[in-house]
Amino acid sequence: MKSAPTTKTPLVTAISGAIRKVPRGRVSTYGAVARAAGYPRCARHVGRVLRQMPGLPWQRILGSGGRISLSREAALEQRFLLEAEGVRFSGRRVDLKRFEHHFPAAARPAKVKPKAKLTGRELRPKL
DNA sequence: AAGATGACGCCCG
DNA sequence: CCGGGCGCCATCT
Repeated sequence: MKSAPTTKTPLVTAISGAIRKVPRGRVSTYGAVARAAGYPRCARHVGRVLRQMPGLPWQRILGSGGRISLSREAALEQRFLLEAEGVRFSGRRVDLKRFEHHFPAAARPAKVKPKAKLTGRELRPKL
Protein backbone atom coordinates (compact mmCIF):
# COMPACT_ATOMS: atom_id res chain seq x y z
CA MET A 1 0.00 0.00 0.00
CA LYS A 2 1.10 3.54 -0.41
CA SER A 3 0.74 5.17 2.96
CA ALA A 4 0.03 4.29 6.52
CA PRO A 5 -3.57 3.23 7.19
CA THR A 6 -4.37 5.56 10.04
CA THR A 7 -1.50 7.70 11.05
CA LYS A 8 -3.10 9.42 13.97
CA THR A 9 -0.84 12.25 14.77
CA PRO A 10 -2.23 15.17 16.76
CA LEU A 11 -2.41 17.17 13.59
CA VAL A 12 -4.52 14.55 11.87
CA THR A 13 -6.81 14.25 14.85
CA ALA A 14 -7.34 17.98 15.16
CA ILE A 15 -7.91 18.49 11.48
CA SER A 16 -10.27 15.59 11.00
CA GLY A 17 -12.14 16.76 14.06
CA ALA A 18 -12.62 20.20 12.57
CA ILE A 19 -13.75 18.77 9.28
CA ARG A 20 -16.35 16.67 10.99
CA LYS A 21 -17.88 19.79 12.49
CA VAL A 22 -18.82 21.24 9.15
CA PRO A 23 -22.57 20.58 8.94
CA ARG A 24 -24.47 19.35 5.98
CA GLY A 25 -25.32 22.11 3.56
CA ARG A 26 -22.30 24.14 4.61
CA VAL A 27 -18.73 24.25 3.45
CA SER A 28 -15.32 25.35 4.63
CA THR A 29 -11.90 25.81 3.15
CA TYR A 30 -8.57 24.09 3.65
CA GLY A 31 -7.13 27.17 5.21
CA ALA A 32 -10.07 27.75 7.53
CA VAL A 33 -10.04 24.15 8.69
CA ALA A 34 -6.34 24.34 9.34
CA ARG A 35 -6.80 27.45 11.42
CA ALA A 36 -9.76 26.01 13.30
CA ALA A 37 -7.68 22.97 14.09
CA GLY A 38 -4.94 25.12 15.47
CA TYR A 39 -2.51 24.70 12.59
CA PRO A 40 -2.80 27.99 10.72
CA ARG A 41 -0.08 27.19 8.26
CA CYS A 42 -1.06 23.67 7.43
CA ALA A 43 -3.76 24.14 4.83
CA ARG A 44 -1.99 21.63 2.65
CA HIS A 45 -2.22 18.95 5.25
CA VAL A 46 -5.98 19.23 5.33
CA GLY A 47 -6.10 17.62 1.94
CA ARG A 48 -3.82 14.84 3.06
CA VAL A 49 -6.09 14.11 5.98
CA LEU A 50 -9.16 14.07 3.79
CA ARG A 51 -7.44 11.51 1.66
CA GLN A 52 -6.30 9.22 4.41
CA MET A 53 -9.21 9.41 6.82
CA PRO A 54 -12.33 7.65 5.64
CA GLY A 55 -15.76 8.84 6.62
CA LEU A 56 -15.06 12.54 6.50
CA PRO A 57 -17.42 14.91 4.68
CA TRP A 58 -14.68 15.64 2.17
CA GLN A 59 -17.00 17.30 -0.30
CA ARG A 60 -17.53 20.19 2.11
CA ILE A 61 -13.95 21.34 1.97
CA LEU A 62 -13.06 23.79 -0.76
CA GLY A 63 -10.08 25.82 -1.80
CA SER A 64 -9.82 29.52 -1.01
CA GLY A 65 -12.55 31.62 -2.51
CA GLY A 66 -14.90 28.65 -2.51
CA ARG A 67 -13.32 27.06 -5.54
CA ILE A 68 -13.07 23.34 -5.94
CA SER A 69 -9.50 22.26 -5.87
CA LEU A 70 -9.79 18.76 -7.24
CA SER A 71 -9.04 17.29 -10.61
CA ARG A 72 -11.81 17.43 -13.15
CA GLU A 73 -13.70 14.27 -12.46
CA ALA A 74 -13.46 14.40 -8.73
CA ALA A 75 -14.47 18.03 -8.94
CA LEU A 76 -17.61 17.03 -10.74
CA GLU A 77 -18.50 14.59 -8.05
CA GLN A 78 -17.80 17.08 -5.31
CA ARG A 79 -19.99 19.66 -6.93
CA PHE A 80 -22.72 17.13 -7.43
CA LEU A 81 -22.64 16.05 -3.79
CA LEU A 82 -22.65 19.61 -2.55
CA GLU A 83 -25.55 20.67 -4.71
CA ALA A 84 -27.35 17.60 -3.49
CA GLU A 85 -27.13 18.90 0.05
CA GLY A 86 -28.25 22.36 -0.91
CA VAL A 87 -24.99 24.18 -1.52
CA ARG A 88 -25.24 26.29 -4.62
CA PHE A 89 -22.55 27.47 -6.95
CA SER A 90 -22.00 30.82 -8.57
CA GLY A 91 -20.09 29.90 -11.67
CA ARG A 92 -17.14 27.79 -10.59
CA ARG A 93 -17.38 28.62 -6.95
CA VAL A 94 -19.49 28.48 -3.89
CA ASP A 95 -20.58 31.75 -2.38
CA LEU A 96 -18.80 31.50 0.92
CA LYS A 97 -20.75 34.48 2.17
CA ARG A 98 -23.74 32.25 2.38
CA PHE A 99 -22.46 28.72 2.78
CA GLU A 100 -19.25 28.87 4.70
CA HIS A 101 -19.35 27.29 8.12
CA HIS A 102 -18.04 29.54 10.85
CA PHE A 103 -16.04 27.65 13.42
CA PRO A 104 -16.75 28.68 17.03
CA ALA A 105 -13.18 29.46 17.94
CA ALA A 106 -9.86 28.28 16.78
CA ALA A 107 -8.26 26.05 19.33
CA ARG A 108 -5.13 27.58 20.75
CA PRO A 109 -2.61 27.64 18.00
CA ALA A 110 -0.82 24.35 18.33
CA LYS A 111 2.88 24.53 18.72
CA VAL A 112 3.43 26.18 15.43
CA LYS A 113 6.52 28.17 14.96
CA PRO A 114 5.79 31.78 15.86
CA LYS A 115 7.73 33.01 12.90
CA ALA A 116 6.34 36.07 11.18
CA LYS A 117 2.81 37.30 11.32
CA LEU A 118 3.01 38.44 7.76
CA THR A 119 1.51 36.23 5.13
CA GLY A 120 2.32 35.02 1.70
CA ARG A 121 4.61 37.13 -0.41
CA GLU A 122 4.82 39.87 2.14
CA LEU A 123 7.31 38.18 4.34
CA ARG A 124 9.55 38.12 1.35
CA PRO A 125 11.17 41.51 0.88
CA LYS A 126 12.00 40.54 -2.65
CA LEU A 127 14.20 43.36 -3.59
C1' DA B 1 19.09 11.88 8.03
C1' DA B 2 18.13 14.37 3.64
C1' DG B 3 15.22 15.02 -0.11
C1' DA B 4 10.75 14.75 -2.28
C1' DT B 5 5.63 15.40 -1.91
C1' DG B 6 1.25 17.67 -1.94
C1' DA B 7 -7.28 17.78 -2.07
C1' DC B 8 -3.09 24.94 -0.37
C1' DG B 9 -2.69 30.07 -0.43
C1' DC B 10 -1.13 34.31 -1.91
C1' DC B 11 1.25 37.72 -5.05
C1' DC B 12 2.58 39.21 -9.63
C1' DG B 13 2.31 39.99 -14.56
C1' DC C 1 -9.77 35.77 -14.97
C1' DC C 2 -5.62 32.84 -15.67
C1' DG C 3 -1.18 30.93 -15.41
C1' DG C 4 3.52 31.14 -13.23
C1' DG C 5 6.11 30.91 -8.96
C1' DC C 6 7.32 30.48 -4.35
C1' DG C 7 6.57 29.78 0.77
C1' DC C 8 4.64 26.65 4.43
C1' DC C 9 5.23 22.11 6.88
C1' DA C 10 4.12 17.39 8.51
C1' DT C 11 4.91 12.92 6.23
C1' DC C 12 6.83 9.60 3.38
C1' DT C 13 10.72 7.34 0.99
